[in-house]
Amino acid sequence: MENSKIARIRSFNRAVTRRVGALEESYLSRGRPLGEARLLFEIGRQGAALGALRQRLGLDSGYLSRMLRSLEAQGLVSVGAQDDDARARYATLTESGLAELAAYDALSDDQAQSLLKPLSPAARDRLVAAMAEVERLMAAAAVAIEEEDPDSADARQCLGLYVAEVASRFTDGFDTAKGSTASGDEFTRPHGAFLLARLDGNPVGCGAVRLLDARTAEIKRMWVSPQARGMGLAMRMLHRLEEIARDLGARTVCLDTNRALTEAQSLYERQGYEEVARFNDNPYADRWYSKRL
Amino acid sequence: MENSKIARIRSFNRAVTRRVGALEESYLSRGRPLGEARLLFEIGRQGAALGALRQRLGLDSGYLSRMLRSLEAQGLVSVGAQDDDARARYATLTESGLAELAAYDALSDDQAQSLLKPLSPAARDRLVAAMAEVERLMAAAAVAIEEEDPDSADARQCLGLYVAEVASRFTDGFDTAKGSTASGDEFTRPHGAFLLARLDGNPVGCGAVRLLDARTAEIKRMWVSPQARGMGLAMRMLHRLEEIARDLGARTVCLDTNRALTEAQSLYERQGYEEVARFNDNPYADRWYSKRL
DNA sequence: CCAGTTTCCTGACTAAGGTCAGGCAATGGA
DNA sequence: TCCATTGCCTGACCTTAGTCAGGAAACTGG
Repeated sequence: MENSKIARIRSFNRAVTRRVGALEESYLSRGRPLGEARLLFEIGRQGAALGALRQRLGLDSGYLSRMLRSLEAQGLVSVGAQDDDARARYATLTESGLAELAAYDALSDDQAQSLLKPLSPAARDRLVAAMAEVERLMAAAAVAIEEEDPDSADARQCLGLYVAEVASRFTDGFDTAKGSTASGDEFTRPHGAFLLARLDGNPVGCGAVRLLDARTAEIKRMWVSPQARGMGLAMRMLHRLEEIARDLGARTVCLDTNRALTEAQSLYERQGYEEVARFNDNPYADRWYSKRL
Repeated sequence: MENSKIARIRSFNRAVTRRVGALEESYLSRGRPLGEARLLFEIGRQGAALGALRQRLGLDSGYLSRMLRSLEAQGLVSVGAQDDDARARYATLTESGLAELAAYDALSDDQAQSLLKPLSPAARDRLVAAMAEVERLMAAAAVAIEEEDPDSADARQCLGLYVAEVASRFTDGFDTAKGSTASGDEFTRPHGAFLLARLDGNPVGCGAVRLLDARTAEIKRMWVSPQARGMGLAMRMLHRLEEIARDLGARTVCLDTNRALTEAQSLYERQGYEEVARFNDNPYADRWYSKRL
């Protein structure tokens, strides 16, 4: 990790912090504390439950309550009961609250415009592209991969998306019964493990490994959500799974894949996997790979 | 200005704001309010005059004074009189202040490291490159070009740097006497104008225009500081000078240049200038350009 | 229907950030 | 020499942000 890179990042942070400071000033230029402005923003056009607001903004319940009273007094939001639970409450913007939100939106747009205006068209394109790249890579760095119970709600959600995608991409379709999705405890220690990747708490990918015998592990269920692709996440996942395989005592990892999943194949080949003969009877597999650890 | 670009910028701002929030938390993890930490940082290893601190951090004089007292009480800074003006005071870090600053530095480094660590080497390079691009282009957008008295201190500074650079690049050297640096009021209205480009208050470039006759203007003294090159600043400057020339009544602008200044020539040609015959006796010029407005 | 939990509200309190007016000492120009 | 200005300090005051404890109402499982 060269020092020049770290210096670059710190310099970027400083430069951007100053800009962000300007952005916060623009929020304050409407004469409302930042906290209230953020709350208004978070309630949004469709409203929000107080519990959700508390969680998203990380607010104390008392503090949130008081800010909502203040916004109510200004006539910007109205807080009513929720249908399903009379304890829970739901905040929505009033007519003037929506107008205020629109005003904040316009301010943000102006700010963005003023950043583009002095630049030449070519420079504008470059700025926007570089911002997209920074955002994307910072998101990639923020993805956390952790072991997880394969029966947890998030794990099931990921596996469901995985199956749906596989089904849509296989030319012959995909039948969950045949595709051996039954799990039991094969993907939990000591037989195997299940990894879940999260970005800001939301699952964005998964992968599993299990022992076929004491010295051989099999990698399965590798999936990355479409929004998180192109960030090198699959590679990180693969490395973590190999690490676990080694930890479980395996000397060799193997896996199967389908010719429709081209990115997967090129990943495996880049990571040193070599094609081998069929080693299982998975009806949906048509390529088999193996790698010594 | 497409909406997609504005949306991109706003999304970038949001994403980065969250990161910056994390950064501020790391500042607070040393149990000192953010304001004091920033002040410590701004005083830096070489110390700083209180007036400069007030300006850089945008602080009220009373507030700054109190924070300095607090840092003094913690034994981190010492504030002494300045040599040249006994009213003004100068803050420096004590031994333990320097240690504290080093601790903050280490924290920032760790933060930057943790951003790079999850990424592949290729992704790290891309992130750092994209950050540099964003920083550079945001700086370019923050450059303000304004008309200025060519005798002001900042203008003189820029002209001095311009002359120094020209002298170092011309194969035969450059003699200010022969190079017609005498100005009088030729670069002030209504005979002409002088533009100064500033980035965060610091001059980073200049350019001048004057009328040769009622219908012809000449552009002179175009210079961009080396740190601000490659941002399209010269082009903006040129456009502004042409605008002023039009405003002064000119139908044609002309200029001379030296073959050593290759970037300048390609800029002029890109902007529609055509090479013409020698129209003055500037001993340092060997190319002459002209453009109809 | 009762006990325990959840959801929100209220009051009391604290720290941090920030502003304003006045004052003192040093400075500099008339 | 005098007076306006500059640079800093101090006291008084205010808002914003945030925490904590307790309480009322609604809900849930037994």
